[in-house]
Amino acid sequence: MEGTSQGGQAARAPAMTDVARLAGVSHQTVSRVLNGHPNVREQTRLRVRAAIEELGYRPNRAARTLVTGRSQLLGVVAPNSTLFGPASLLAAFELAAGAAGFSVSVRRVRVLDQPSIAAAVEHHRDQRVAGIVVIAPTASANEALAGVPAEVPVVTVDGDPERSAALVTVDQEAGAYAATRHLLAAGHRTVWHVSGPSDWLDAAGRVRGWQRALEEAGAEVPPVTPADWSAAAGHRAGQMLARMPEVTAVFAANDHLALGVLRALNERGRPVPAEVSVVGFDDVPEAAYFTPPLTTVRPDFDQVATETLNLLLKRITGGESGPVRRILTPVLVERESVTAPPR
Amino acid sequence: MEGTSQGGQAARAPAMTDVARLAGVSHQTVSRVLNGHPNVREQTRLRVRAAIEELGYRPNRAARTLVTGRSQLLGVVAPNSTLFGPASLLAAFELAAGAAGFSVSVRRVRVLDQPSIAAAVEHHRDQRVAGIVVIAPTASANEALAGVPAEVPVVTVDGDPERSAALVTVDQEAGAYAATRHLLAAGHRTVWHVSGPSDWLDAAGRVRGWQRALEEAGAEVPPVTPADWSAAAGHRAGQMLARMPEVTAVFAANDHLALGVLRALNERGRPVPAEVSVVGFDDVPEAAYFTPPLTTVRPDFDQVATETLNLLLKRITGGESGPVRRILTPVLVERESVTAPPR
DNA sequence: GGTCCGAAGGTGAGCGCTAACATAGCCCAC
DNA sequence: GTGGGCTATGTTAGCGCTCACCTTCGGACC
Repeated sequence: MEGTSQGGQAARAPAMTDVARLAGVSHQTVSRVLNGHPNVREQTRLRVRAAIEELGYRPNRAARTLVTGRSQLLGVVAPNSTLFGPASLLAAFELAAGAAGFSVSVRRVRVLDQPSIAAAVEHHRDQRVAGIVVIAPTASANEALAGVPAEVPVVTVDGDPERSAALVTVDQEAGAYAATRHLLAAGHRTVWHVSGPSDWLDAAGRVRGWQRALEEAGAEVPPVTPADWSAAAGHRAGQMLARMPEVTAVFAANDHLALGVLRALNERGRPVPAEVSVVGFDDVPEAAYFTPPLTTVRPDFDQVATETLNLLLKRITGGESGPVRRILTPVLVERESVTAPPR
Repeated sequence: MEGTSQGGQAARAPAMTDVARLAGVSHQTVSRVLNGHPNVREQTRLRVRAAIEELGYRPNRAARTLVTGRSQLLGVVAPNSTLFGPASLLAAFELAAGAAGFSVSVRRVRVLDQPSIAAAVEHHRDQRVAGIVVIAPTASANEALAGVPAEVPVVTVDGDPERSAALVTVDQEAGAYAATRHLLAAGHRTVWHVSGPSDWLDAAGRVRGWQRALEEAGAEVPPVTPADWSAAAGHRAGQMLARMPEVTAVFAANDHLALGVLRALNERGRPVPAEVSVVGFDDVPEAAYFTPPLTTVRPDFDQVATETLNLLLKRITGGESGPVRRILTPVLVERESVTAPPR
């Protein structure tokens, strides 16, 4: 055992110069190979690749970020919830971004108010993220976006079409309209609505669609039953509605609310759909196994995620910056919770 | 308008030297203030702070990462699912990490096999993350962890207690044991089990707990009904069980399976709990509104998240590296889906 | 009054990479 | 055969920070 240098050192990870030395080229050529530049001879490229392999070299992203001012990181600002919509959206986005070679840094905000969102966005900017996605389902969250400099690529999901420069969202109004029409078409004179939290844009859109459908049909517009997104709130709302004999059709702003409504109706001996028809929104995977299986409205969250990523990448690279919006229409999924009203 | 320098430039973001110049100190002193070093006069500190404020200076994390070799980023490897457990865990972890001043980079893996997990871990290492959390609910996912060098702080969640160096998990076996005991205590002669996917450690643990409870009670151990985690699979399993008159008690490996079972029993005219009692696992927020409200087992995902963060931070800073494990015991939540068997 | 010490702050190098420019070699046209 | 324009590669200068080391200065102590 000779006392060579390989002994005690903490074996610093190999850097570009190490690869260069082994391959007998300059570090710049290594950089060119790594970044797929043209003007590198095939033979050289192979030599560099081999050296990279041999040393187990991995480029240091921090160094690259420092010099370019841009990281391969995408920032996401998301509400601290496990609601099905945001959760599936996030998972799909993370998967798609990963496939596109980006990492996703998620910042959760406890409340969706202006300062919290702004702070989360600033945090991402500190990290030199390449772009930011803001899941901004409330009006106040959208206000926070006004303060972001235009050179930062931002895409809003579930945001305010009136405000955001780039936006991907589900057409809540169309979904609610379809749900309400469906109930009306089954013969109900009107449809009651259990809504989501009033400061959520999604909830507001669903109220609008419901109301428009009723008005167009010349049906009475009953008062909205306010709730949050939980089954518990749906249950409370359902207990009210179950007491009123004239209620024969309910459109709940999401499936969990609908579940609570279903439960309350069941408890009060009002069978669904025989006496009361119910429609939800979201099509959570369990909706088909509710009692009865729930007719609901399905947004395509995967598509929202991929559209969001595409839009963001376009802004990052192309610098396209017009007020683009992608609004995806959800589809009605018919199951067994809707039928004609009792005669 | 004098032709001064403030005109056309793209206004490079202020760096440490800019702050230093304005405050009349060296860049090093600015660094000391930023990092809370001692040996800075209060007056100087204030001057620097003011300069930072005035310029709107924000430190460049990439530069810091480059020189220190460590970022303020935590990497998470998570399965591509919207299952309630992982989703709540992730949300809680992101929130807690954010509060501790860390960003969280999430890498989703489509399948939980060895190469996928290994690739995701490597990806995080490329980013020089300070630590990594691996949500590794399958045996093969755990194998991938063997290849990770010991100097990288890694904490496993839902991993294999036999393998992982640092681990936080829920005591699946204890939860399943409690659920099964509860059914037995209600008077059932035995309990049938609808299990999760067999390669999931969680599922295996629940099978063990169920089996142990039966064996200890001297009850017959019926064959496991295999399923995945979905309500659809629960429904299929339930259709089998509903046909067998001797089935009076079912323990489902999670609440969504239980929902499917409930639905199947209902369809076959076997009322729950009058004829068949059912217990779930997870306590999803909707479980209280199933028909009937579901008795289930509740793990504390928030606590799993905070324990995971604490453990990870301890490894990052302290370098503590023994095979620490935190195993949290879930609690049984009694509702209305369990009663004595029909006589 | 000299010595030592610690507090407060400065200086210079370098982390690993990319961008911009410089250079060498080659082929082709005239 | 010489200039021009390629292509392939090297050289140099930072990006914005932290680390290791150095300097200065004001006392405490004998």
